[in-house]
Amino acid sequence: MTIRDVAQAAGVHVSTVSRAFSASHLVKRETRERVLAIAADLGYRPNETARALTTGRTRNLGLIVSDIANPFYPPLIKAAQAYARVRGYQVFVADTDEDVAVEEELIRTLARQVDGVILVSPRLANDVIGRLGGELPFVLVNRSVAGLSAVLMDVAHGAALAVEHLAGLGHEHLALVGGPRGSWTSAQMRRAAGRAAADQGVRLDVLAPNPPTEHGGIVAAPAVLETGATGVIAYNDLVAIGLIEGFDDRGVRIPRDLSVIGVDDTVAGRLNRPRLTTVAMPTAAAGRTAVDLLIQTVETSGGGPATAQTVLATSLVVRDSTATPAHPAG
Amino acid sequence: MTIRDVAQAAGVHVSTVSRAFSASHLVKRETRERVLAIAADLGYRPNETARALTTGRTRNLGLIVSDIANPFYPPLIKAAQAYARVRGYQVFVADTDEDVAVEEELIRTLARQVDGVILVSPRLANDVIGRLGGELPFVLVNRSVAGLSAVLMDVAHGAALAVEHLAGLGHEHLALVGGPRGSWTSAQMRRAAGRAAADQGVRLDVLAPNPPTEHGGIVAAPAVLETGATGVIAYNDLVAIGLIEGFDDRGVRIPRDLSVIGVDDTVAGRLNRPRLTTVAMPTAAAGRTAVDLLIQTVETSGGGPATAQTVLATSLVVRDSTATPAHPAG
DNA sequence: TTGAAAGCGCTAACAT
DNA sequence: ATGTTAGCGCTTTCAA
Repeated sequence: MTIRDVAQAAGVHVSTVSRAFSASHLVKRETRERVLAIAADLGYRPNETARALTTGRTRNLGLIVSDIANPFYPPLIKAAQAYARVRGYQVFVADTDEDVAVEEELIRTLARQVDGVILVSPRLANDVIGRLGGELPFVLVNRSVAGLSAVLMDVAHGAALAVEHLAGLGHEHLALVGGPRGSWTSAQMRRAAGRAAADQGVRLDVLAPNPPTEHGGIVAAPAVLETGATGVIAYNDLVAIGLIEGFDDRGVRIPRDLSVIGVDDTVAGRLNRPRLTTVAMPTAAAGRTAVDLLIQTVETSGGGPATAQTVLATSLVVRDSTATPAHPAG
Repeated sequence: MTIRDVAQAAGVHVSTVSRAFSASHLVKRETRERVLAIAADLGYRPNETARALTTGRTRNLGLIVSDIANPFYPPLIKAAQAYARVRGYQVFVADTDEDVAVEEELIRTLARQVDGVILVSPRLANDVIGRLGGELPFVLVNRSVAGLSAVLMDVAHGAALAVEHLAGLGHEHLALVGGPRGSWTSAQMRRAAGRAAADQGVRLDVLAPNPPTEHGGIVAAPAVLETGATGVIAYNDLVAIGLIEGFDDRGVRIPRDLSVIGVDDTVAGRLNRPRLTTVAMPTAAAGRTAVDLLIQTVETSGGGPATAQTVLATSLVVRDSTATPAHPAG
């Protein structure tokens, strides 16, 4: 079922059918309606692949994340994909498994088959991202690179809130369990938490890098204990949950002996016992916003690469993993 | 950077370049190596869109699930996508939001841009799936339709294990909280649980349909209580977690007052307190197997639609949400 | 407002 | 073993 069949059935030229679908104002109203009706009858749908070849636009988007199974991502993927569909785009989802080489290769592979790519929490170096960004429209999420559009979540503010919460509870010695090398979020947290700790007059020890996983948290637990901190801020909920497990193995109870704060506000943190105090990240909104920004970039080919940065607010969700320190540290 | 540039640079015809990439045995070894080297130098990559137009093969796969945010899916999506990439395929991921109309529309939209589609836990009627399956290669997961390839998880066995576990603990009155209308898994569970209950000589009440979500569980809790059952098997972990919340709101404690079993073995169930006893589903294996089956179907254009059904084993993971009944029911 | 024709980048007969 | 040529299904000038 091609455009030719429809043209023949409607008694018009293929170019008229083409216009009926893609430039409806260029064809007489009744012709268009007749063509469309016949097309619907025949079950004709324009072949997107052929369209892509002539127009250079695929109406496909790429969404590259580091780990689909990390509960931080599913809500973002879901929202991005749903919103893209509403806008007439399909999305390729790909997972780098936290591997920088895979990340770059994925981008190159996808490059030709998509109109643009959303990179969530990329681990690639700034210059590499910048260079690739010159070849293909990008929207970054959780990463800021000069000249590229980005959707940022205000994790700096979130980290500050976390420090203030802990300090307000009476904790005088905190530890920050950072994320993987190359993580912009981790760097932001570190800076903001450091500043907030200074403001509050509390001590802050930083432990990094760590894998952004539950296992990463379990492994980091002993080192955290060694610092003597009574309040801990983890890179994300998964790490926080891992830390709590690690502490538990050593007889350290949360929040009795230690307070722990996660980041992301995933289901995992909500289900965990004790329920996790965490910095809420607006992941679904980030997914939608990223798609919106990307489509805008792609469809505004005329105006040059209009880059935009959107910052989404974060907040602190206080639950059961934080409390007043039992043995005020010195 | 097109095939023509490479041809020119290498001093050969475009068809030779084409063959160097896609039918290497048809070109002299040294020519091929020279062409490939020059192509690499120039950063040339075959345009998949153009390829698709001539060959009719896109090297893209569609993966349609009902809810990306349901923790059952991410491991499956991750595995499917990773394995597809190894085999040289990219995957579109789409979410139906449990809406049958969206499901069908998604399939039609994707049809032209992919070589085949993996439908996970589809809610569409058998005849609709059968008809669509005639237009496009399908692999079903968690659903069996005559004439179509499928990857099944032996949830019937899992449900039987759950019933036996509960009966073995001394529960004499069970309830099964089923899933949504159209769910093959739910039907399988119902049948198998019914049979197992009869075998064990215990009573089984069935409550269905229910949304496959935490909220669905919360809402179903009172009805479960009314049955007087002391052991409950839920459609999935999410529903089980919701039930436990609902029970908790009514002062019913798990596993003291009631035993609850989930299905899927998601992180959610593992993190929940009490940690959930659950039927483990091999989701990652299912994702890989589905991709393997689909690619096999697609690449064996000659042999006709060789349909295959693979059944993956399930097992019972006993954790803390099940125990001996406190007040043996009559 | 519509038709004609060229061409997007590539593959696949068909020649040589 | 390599070159020639005709499309794949569509869009988009250019004419009429």
